[in-house]
Formats: sequence, structure tokens, C-alpha cells
Amino acid sequence: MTEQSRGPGRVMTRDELAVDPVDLARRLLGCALESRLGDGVVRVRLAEVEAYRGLDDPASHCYRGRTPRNDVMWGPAGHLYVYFVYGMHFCANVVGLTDGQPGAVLVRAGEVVEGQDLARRRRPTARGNGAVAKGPAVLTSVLGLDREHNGVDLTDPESPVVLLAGEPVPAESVRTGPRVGVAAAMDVPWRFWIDGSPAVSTYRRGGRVRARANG
DNA sequence: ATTCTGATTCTCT
DNA sequence: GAGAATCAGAATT
Repeated sequence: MTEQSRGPGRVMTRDELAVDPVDLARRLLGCALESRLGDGVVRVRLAEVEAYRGLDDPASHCYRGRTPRNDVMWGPAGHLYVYFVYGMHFCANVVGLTDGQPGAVLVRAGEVVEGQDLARRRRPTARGNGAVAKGPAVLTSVLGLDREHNGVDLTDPESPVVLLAGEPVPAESVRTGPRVGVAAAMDVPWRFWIDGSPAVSTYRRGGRVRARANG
């Protein structure tokens, strides 16, 4: 049991996750989210994440204060923040930070290392044939998560969704850049991904404004 | 290959 | 009422 509790594949502890979301994002690369719902197990090794750091971050859902939606981002760390977006999708975050400072890490993409058949069934139209979860809403639906999983404790082995430790990712394999789909705070490189992973989503600039040559 | 757009409803102003 | 941490398919900017 000691080996189980220390090595890759073990459920991560709250202490490991109770850090600044920018550090947590880097730390989550290579770790895995595993959902164990009624219809089976799906495990995704995280390859792309983004930090959202509450009060200082105009792109964070917490920027304008505490609301019923963003309540779980105020902690405790290690819980799941799921939100509904664009009228049809859910996105999942790992809550980090403590001390009354809200923050979380959006999980954007990963490799489906277990349960590819179930992943395909849950997301039949996704590109990648069930082997990758490319994009935050795809990743969330492949894990079978929605509104009802908001607030789940990822560090509790009894939870339907848990966060598993992974093999360390070498620093030279980690790349950073601006966050996807975010117009504000383009200067902070709070998107982290594993270089060369087939799961990493293509960058899209945020905001509805589109540059036009004339008009 | 890249760029554009419709889909669809919750949340906060 | 406007905008949204998106996706997939269609058009070709």
C-alpha cells in the first residue's frame, strides 16, 4: 500500500493541489483524471491545461466576485469546478490555491489511456477516434462529467472522479503560451502543454472582435 | 491547409 | 439583453 500511495496512479493529496493555479497547471501535466461512473471507467492523461487566477485575472470567472456559479473556485483545493458554456458544453477545472484566493486550472486536452470505447460512445463525433480528448468540452464529456459533478472532491478515493499522479514530465517538454479563447490578459502565458502530444488543441484567439482590413 | 459560422442556454448586468 | 474559458462542419476570407 505504501508503494500505491506514493507512486504514479495513486490519488493525489489536497496538499499537492493547494498551490497557486499557475504552479498547479504545470504540476497537473502528465497526471490523469479518472471517472468511474455507472457505465465504466475512463482515464485521461492531461496534456494541456490553463491557469485562471481569480482576483488578479480579468479572464477568470472569479474576477468580478463570488457568485453561485463560481463558488467552488474559492476552495478548498482539489475539488472539481464544472461550468456550462456556449449554451451546450461543459468544461472542467481543478480548484487550486487557498487563503481565500479563488483560482483553478482548466483541463483542456489529454490522451485517453483507458476506456477508449466508452469515450467514443460518449463523444462519437470527436476527432481522434477516442484516443485523445482534444478541447475542454470534449475532455469533459468524454469523462462523462456535467453540472452534477460540480464540487466533487478529486482527492477522495471514493469520489466518482479522482485525480491520479503521473510520471514526471521533463521541463524541456513543457511549453507555454497565451490561453485559448481568451481576449483579456494575452500577456500572461498561463497555458501549459506537453510538446508533441497528439491531444493538444489548436490555438484560437479569444474574443468576438475580428480584425478587418476595411469597413 | 486555415477561417468562418451556426448551434443553444446559462449567468450576470 | 449581451456575451460566453467551444465544437464541428462548411466555405474558401
